[in-house]
Amino acid sequence: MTTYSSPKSQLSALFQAAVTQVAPDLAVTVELERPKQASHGDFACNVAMQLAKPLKRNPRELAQAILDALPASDLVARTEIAGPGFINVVLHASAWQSLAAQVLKAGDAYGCGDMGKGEKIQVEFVSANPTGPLHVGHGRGAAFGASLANVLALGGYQVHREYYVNDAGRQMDILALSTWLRYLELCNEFVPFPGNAYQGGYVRTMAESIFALHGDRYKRAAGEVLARVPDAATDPEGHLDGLISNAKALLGPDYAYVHGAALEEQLGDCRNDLTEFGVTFDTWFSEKTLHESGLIDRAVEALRKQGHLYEQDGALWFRSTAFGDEKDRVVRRDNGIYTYFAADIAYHLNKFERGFARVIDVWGADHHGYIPRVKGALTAAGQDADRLMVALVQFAVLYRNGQKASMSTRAGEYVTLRDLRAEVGNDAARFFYVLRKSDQHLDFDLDLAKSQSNDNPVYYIQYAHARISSVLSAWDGNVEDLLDANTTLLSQPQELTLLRRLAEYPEVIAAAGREFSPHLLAYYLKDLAADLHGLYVACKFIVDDEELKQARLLLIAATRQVLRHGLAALGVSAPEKM
RNA sequence: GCCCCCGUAGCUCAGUGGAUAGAGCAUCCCCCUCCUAAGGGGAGGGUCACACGUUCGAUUCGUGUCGGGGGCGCCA
Repeated sequence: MTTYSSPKSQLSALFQAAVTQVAPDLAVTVELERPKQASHGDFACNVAMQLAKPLKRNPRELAQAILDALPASDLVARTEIAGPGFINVVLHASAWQSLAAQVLKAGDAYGCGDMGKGEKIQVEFVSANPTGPLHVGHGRGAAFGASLANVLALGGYQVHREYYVNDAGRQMDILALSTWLRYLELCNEFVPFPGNAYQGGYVRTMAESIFALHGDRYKRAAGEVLARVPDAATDPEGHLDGLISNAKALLGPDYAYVHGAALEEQLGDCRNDLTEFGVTFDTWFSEKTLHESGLIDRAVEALRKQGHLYEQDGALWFRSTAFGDEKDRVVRRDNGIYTYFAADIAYHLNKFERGFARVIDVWGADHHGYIPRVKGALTAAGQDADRLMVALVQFAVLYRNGQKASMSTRAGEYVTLRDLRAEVGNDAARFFYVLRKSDQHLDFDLDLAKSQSNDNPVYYIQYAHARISSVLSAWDGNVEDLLDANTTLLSQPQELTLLRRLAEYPEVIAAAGREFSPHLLAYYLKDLAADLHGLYVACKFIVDDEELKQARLLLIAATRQVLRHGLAALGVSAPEKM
């Protein structure tokens, strides 16, 4: 990778040296900020004001002392002390001008950093129950998780993307039962379909394909299915559980077939959906394997040995209150079945055992209360729970005709991710999802997304890319030949603005990863596109002056590189033409 | 009751321990003989919910109040 030292980091080093000289006994890290006002220079430093108190000196006087100690450099054009003690710095234009060729030379390495130092890090996201199509809420987790994983990878982490498949447990049993009951209808055996079973049309579709493949092989009498089952009206959950246990008893080994067929179908659908959405995973981790491999037994046994478990009311409890949780949690129910929590303890221990220095879970915000117990269990098992970081993603609430739309999977009345993608397109959906901070509620107005799809900000950015491509193809030359262009000719305000913006890109990538905030990248790309459009209107690129032409083409070629790179990190395409 | 998120322009939302708080949309006024007008320039629009505290400095940090949204299972 091309080593590249930005104007900011170079200047920062100069200031650090000066401060060390002025205040050798104080460990101060110099912070440089980009002033909001252009008249305050390229960078402003507030270190004099920070040092004023501990050194008991006047901040403006201190600022002068720092400036006197600043090593000589051809980077700095001029400095000034302003206001209460700011040091404002203007760099020579050459500091920015040389950037264009550097970006192009570095190519896809430009923007990458070494913040992660090659550390192995896992991002687990989506992990939706495979009990039906992904809906728009899952879409947000997918877009966020994928973009986060991308910016972390660019930031120098070795990123592993994982989907946790909840293929064990009651929800899957309910799906298998729902499918079977629809199948029985095809066999003319009618069991009243429970209101709390999965209502979606996809369940009928699965039943039909089983019927098409196997005829009435799995047919059982409705009366047997309903035998000794609690009344649906007075005990709906008990009714459902009764049906499930009857299904298991009546089908015997065939139950596993129905269960497995439903799982395969839904998981495959989910995988295709995500792949089309540009979201892929290194591992699809099966919850069932945790049960079958004895990992859960082992995890529970480890906790028991350490004295963190106790029995009460026939169930086995984890004393999570000892680790800051508000109440203790059951790991094994009185019916002998492990809870989801028990599986999750084993799963997280397994993640740690796989050698990830850090593990990021992307969860829906409704799981926030779940964090203390998982971290508590990890601590109890002797692990460093701080290696687990949870990124909570608030709900994407769907609005249709100004009304909040229900997103209940069981009720089957929700908009799927697939529908959304078909309506607004993958690019707009990916971009729209990460245009909000993840911990902020996202109101997804379907009608607006549909009616205004052409006004979506994603097109504004893509248009900038297409415009550049259009110019470069009109020029019909080789971009590599531009690397030696005389960039000192880039002196228009719009050109310098664009160059400064390009310089920010590596910082934006780093911040987006560090703060789990891919939206910073989305906003940056909007700004970058705006700068490009501003330049486009102000300057002509293919001009008679050969030197100027080369310099300008170099600048926009570098801009295109960053646009393309940033859009790719967000999973958005960069079209050559629009 | 406890926990989480939010309160910034008419609307949707960024942003920041610093100097005169931004963008898009909407409204109004301008700019294509020219590499894509899906663009650009300009105008109007603000008690950064409120109070107190920390700080040289608070819209930003802390506490509290008010208001909006969401979550709190031997479900997963």
